Amino acid sequence: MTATANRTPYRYPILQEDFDLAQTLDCGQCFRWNRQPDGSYQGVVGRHPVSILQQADCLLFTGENPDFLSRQLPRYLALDEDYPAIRRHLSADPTLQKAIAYAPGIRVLRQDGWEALCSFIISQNNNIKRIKGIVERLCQCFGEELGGGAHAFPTPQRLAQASLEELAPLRSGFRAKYILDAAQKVASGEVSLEGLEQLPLEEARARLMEIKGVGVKLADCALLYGFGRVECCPTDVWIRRVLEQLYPGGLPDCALPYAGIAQQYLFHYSRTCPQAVERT
DNA sequence: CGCCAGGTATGAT
DNA sequence: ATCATACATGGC
Repeated sequence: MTATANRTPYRYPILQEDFDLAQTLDCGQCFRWNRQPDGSYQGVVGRHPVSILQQADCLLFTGENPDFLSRQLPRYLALDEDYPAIRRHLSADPTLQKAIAYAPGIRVLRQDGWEALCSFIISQNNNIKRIKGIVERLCQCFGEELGGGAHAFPTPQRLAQASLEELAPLRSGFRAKYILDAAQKVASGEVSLEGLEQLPLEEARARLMEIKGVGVKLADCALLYGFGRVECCPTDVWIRRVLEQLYPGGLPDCALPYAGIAQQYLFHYSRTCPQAVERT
């Protein structure tokens, strides 16, 4: 029995026909969704345990709060963005066109800023499988109980009260001290996450990098996934390879306003189809 | 068992 | 500035 069992789903018609839930939730941008045997995805968005199932022409949202399902969840999934237009824009570049054609259903989610920051702190020098395990234990140990065994992502205030020893069960290794530093600085207001959406990119990035263990890449991940900065392009080893081999002069101009979205298509393409990105 | 993982801090050239 | 190395833990 789970928190999302035995409820009438909210039916959300898919207007952008190429939207793909699995591509979106399994392309390495989020760490709290679990695919069920029936193909649905269970996760927690904010304080809401939800289940999502994609059908031919609609998404079925299941959860306790109908208002959240109908108003907030579509926004989380970026279903209010005109992706067909963005993709047409990016497809002016032939390589991007190929990467997009490979998984056109990807959307860059609008995640919570603190959750994105904290999750990507955990991601450094780590693999996705283990990142998900650590995030899961983090929520179990410190997140608000939401019923049915689900937990919210822990608040910075809660984590700021924890000690390094209390984080030991997470087995997050050397990242534990970074998690604590982030929680303490955010909770105290020393690093404010308010208004990060509007700040010039360099300033927003510099603010996040005041946290120990947060460099350019992690700051950019937080900005893209947690603060809606789609022009921001996190550059990890995979994207660095793509840039070196395919875009030595940087991304083409058509990609710049949506560099972060272009990055997500290229990331997924280069990881799941590496030979396509190798030098010929 | 050894190599590697959506990097960063640190100390050495 | 640029470069090498350590870092915790476990997936494969």
